[in-house]
Amino acid sequence: MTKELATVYNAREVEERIYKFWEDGEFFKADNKSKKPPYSIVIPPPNVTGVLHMGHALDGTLQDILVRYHRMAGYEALWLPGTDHAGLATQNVVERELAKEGLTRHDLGREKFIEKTWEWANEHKSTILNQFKKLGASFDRSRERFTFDKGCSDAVKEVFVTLYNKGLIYKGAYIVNWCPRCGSAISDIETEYEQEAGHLWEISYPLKDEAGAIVVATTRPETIFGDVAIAVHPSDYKYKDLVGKKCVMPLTGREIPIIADEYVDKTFGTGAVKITPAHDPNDFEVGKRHNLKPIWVIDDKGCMKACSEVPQNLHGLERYEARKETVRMLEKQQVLVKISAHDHAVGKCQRCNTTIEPLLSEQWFVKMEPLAKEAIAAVKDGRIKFVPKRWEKNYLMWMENIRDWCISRQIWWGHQIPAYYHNQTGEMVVAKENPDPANYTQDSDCLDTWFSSGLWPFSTMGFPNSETEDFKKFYPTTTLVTGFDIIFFWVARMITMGLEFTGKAPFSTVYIHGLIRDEKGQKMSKSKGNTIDPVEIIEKYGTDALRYTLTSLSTYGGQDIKLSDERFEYGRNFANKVWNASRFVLMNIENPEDNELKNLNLADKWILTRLNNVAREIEENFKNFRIGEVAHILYDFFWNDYCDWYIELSKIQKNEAVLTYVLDMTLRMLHPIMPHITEEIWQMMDIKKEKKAIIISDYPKYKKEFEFSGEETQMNSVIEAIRALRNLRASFSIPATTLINVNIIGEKALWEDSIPYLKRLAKVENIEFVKDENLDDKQNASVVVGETKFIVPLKGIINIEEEISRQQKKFDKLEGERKSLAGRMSNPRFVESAPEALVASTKARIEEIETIQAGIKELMEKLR
RNA sequence: GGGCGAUUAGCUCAAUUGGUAGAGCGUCUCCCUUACAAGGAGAGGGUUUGGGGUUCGAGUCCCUAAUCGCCCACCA
Repeated sequence: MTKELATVYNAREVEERIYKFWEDGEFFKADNKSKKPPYSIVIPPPNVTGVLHMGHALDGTLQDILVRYHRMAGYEALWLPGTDHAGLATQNVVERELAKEGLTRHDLGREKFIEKTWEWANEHKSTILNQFKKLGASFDRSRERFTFDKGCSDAVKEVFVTLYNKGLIYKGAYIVNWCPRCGSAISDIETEYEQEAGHLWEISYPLKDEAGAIVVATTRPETIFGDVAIAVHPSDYKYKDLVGKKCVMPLTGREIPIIADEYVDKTFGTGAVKITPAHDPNDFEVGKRHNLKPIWVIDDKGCMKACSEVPQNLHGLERYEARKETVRMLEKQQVLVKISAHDHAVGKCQRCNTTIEPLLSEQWFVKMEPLAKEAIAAVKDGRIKFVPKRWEKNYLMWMENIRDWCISRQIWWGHQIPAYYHNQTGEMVVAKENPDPANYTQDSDCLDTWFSSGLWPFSTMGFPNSETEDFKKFYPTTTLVTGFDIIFFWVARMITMGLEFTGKAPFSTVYIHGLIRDEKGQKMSKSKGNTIDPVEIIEKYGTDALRYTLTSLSTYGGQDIKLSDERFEYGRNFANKVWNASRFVLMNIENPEDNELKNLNLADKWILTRLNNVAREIEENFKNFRIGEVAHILYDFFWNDYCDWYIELSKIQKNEAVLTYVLDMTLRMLHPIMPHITEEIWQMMDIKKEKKAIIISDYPKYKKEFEFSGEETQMNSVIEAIRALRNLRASFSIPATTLINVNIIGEKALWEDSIPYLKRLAKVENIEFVKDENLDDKQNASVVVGETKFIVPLKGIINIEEEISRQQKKFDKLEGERKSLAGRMSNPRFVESAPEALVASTKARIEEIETIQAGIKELMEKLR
């Protein structure tokens, strides 16, 4: 009945086979007709542009742990997988591919381009989800979804039309963040600001019909041609008399008014600012307040427009070139008063890092404020809670200052906006389908990709049909697991949309984890070349090692995780330990079927009590999302209690049933974190099983009958005694081959049963219980454990003279160091001029040496 | 300008409501004792960033200073 296993755990061989075993057994499939309570998670759909990275590995591992734990703990667990079409991001990637052939999407035309992008997407969809399989993801592939599939697209249309009809989606001309490279508007949160060194140019505008001029400061002189006014602060005495007058623009000679507006900061620059409503969000507001008509001077490619306001020589010129040229022209006209260096934040496109051009254009928006109300309430009243809680504040602050969401993108890959225009009259109809394809043309814009992601928890469950079995069973979902970087992009929108369209919060807990960073704490990115590829780690260390390491590193506070390749040795070593301990058990069990826990001795009761405590602690920690703590508890228990002590004790006295039972239970508890190795071992155990796989076995629970607190205490004392005796051996340099004798002064009944343990583990030949007065030999060392004293006669065991001279040598060597250091310290020049830290450390070292020397002296005293 | 986080052993990080500061790696000593050298038995290493305060008791709570990082807003 005994089994032989390889001495080193072969992760690669085992993991692939075990994953297939689960797939074949359909253990990941959730049953929407089950009577069990539901537990559901929808995956944050990875973009079809990418491959698996460490962030996914962490995110996926944590989700899988939660799903596996709940599956074992009696829930009907669903982890729904899928991918995101990632509109702009994917379009950019495919365009880059085309560029290699010297083509643009316009060369292909819209239809062909979308076709090609579909090909790309289909290919990458399975790539990334197959990589998740390598992680051991127990998601239900039969429910796999894609944000651009029919169901999700229907949901998008339904939501768009409904919001439009409620007046919560509108179309209008506003300043948006325009990416000239992508050729599309992007939303505020897709714009990332970077501090850049720039200049502040001060330009003089002569007054009309009188002497004098007004000087304005600008960082963007090329926008001068779009000026429609000069603004000053109404209470600025410097300019009091100029308000209402006109000035003449340099270069073009156009006349513009000088106006007063609260927006102007009197203390910045010259206190006068040029107003360019078509190319600056603040100026746009000012323009609206003063009824000034915007003038477009930069086009959607970031080039100067060929219009009458722009001098001919600048027509079509790229904006930075135009800036240089404009400055030259201003210099020539001698209206450039001053140039100073000026750092300012410049908006960049999140997708391609191109500098954003604020541009007045016609776009679609979602009116967020009315929708945000309920989304704020849901978090405030606890329908949704964030773990850790501090992210709630972050979320609420953003929601309470929410701005309208620009949802239209001038791209081809995405959900085309369901608005149709009459070919002759231009009349607009917003509807799920084209009312009359012969006479109506659909809006050419697509939706922001996050619009469809925002519907993910319910678009995947059958919405708009809320009567599907999945929707009824698994919506709302239970937990959402994600990084803090997409709280605004995604979490906030799901909450908003979920509440609006289903009346329910789409999940009750948002579990936020940290981000993965490199050794130096920097964000991992391909361009920096500092990425660690999870697939490579899996091949080198194994999936369970990767999972264990990441889990143990994830803390309750959701701190970012700094990684290096070597850190995964931690998990690999633990996996190997699990493997080898199991190997020992399997090799030493003769009657695996006999699982009756009887004839329990001290050690048995101790390990069962420990196991029991662990089960309780784990349940508690799972409840609080302290998953890293679960990992640590299991590591400690398995390694320090089960392996270091219980297995060693079992070599002296064995209770097969307990040995197997504890292994069985520990494997189950460990399974969510290290699924493959635990399943593999469990399958090899010939014990009685209530289920055919550990993945669907019952998760261990606290059991009152396994609480043996008296025995636990006593066993801890035995352990303490063994440790103390080992310690004593080490300090007297007693070789392992030399057995010692021990005299015990204490209660015999308390220790009698443990004598075999003491003998074997502390390498003791003879143990005797004695009375105090029997001891008069000075060459004894003693250790005290509670009320009991363990006396070890050293005479004859160690060569006292040899030991004394060994100690003396140690002492002398330290004395040499001490004298040299003390000499340095007694030199006043050293103390004065040496670095403070060096003086301090020198002093500390002297004290340290003195302490050690005192200890040696005491020891030698005793030996004499 | 507003907010948040971090500062603990040489390194990377833990430490549930305030209750003896821990782990992994690294270092030092000994050991291939037939589950495991990816291992075993020991050791050393900390005024928890500085300064105040509350408390019987503070890494933990309050105030304050410094350094690093992140988010938001503004930036003509």
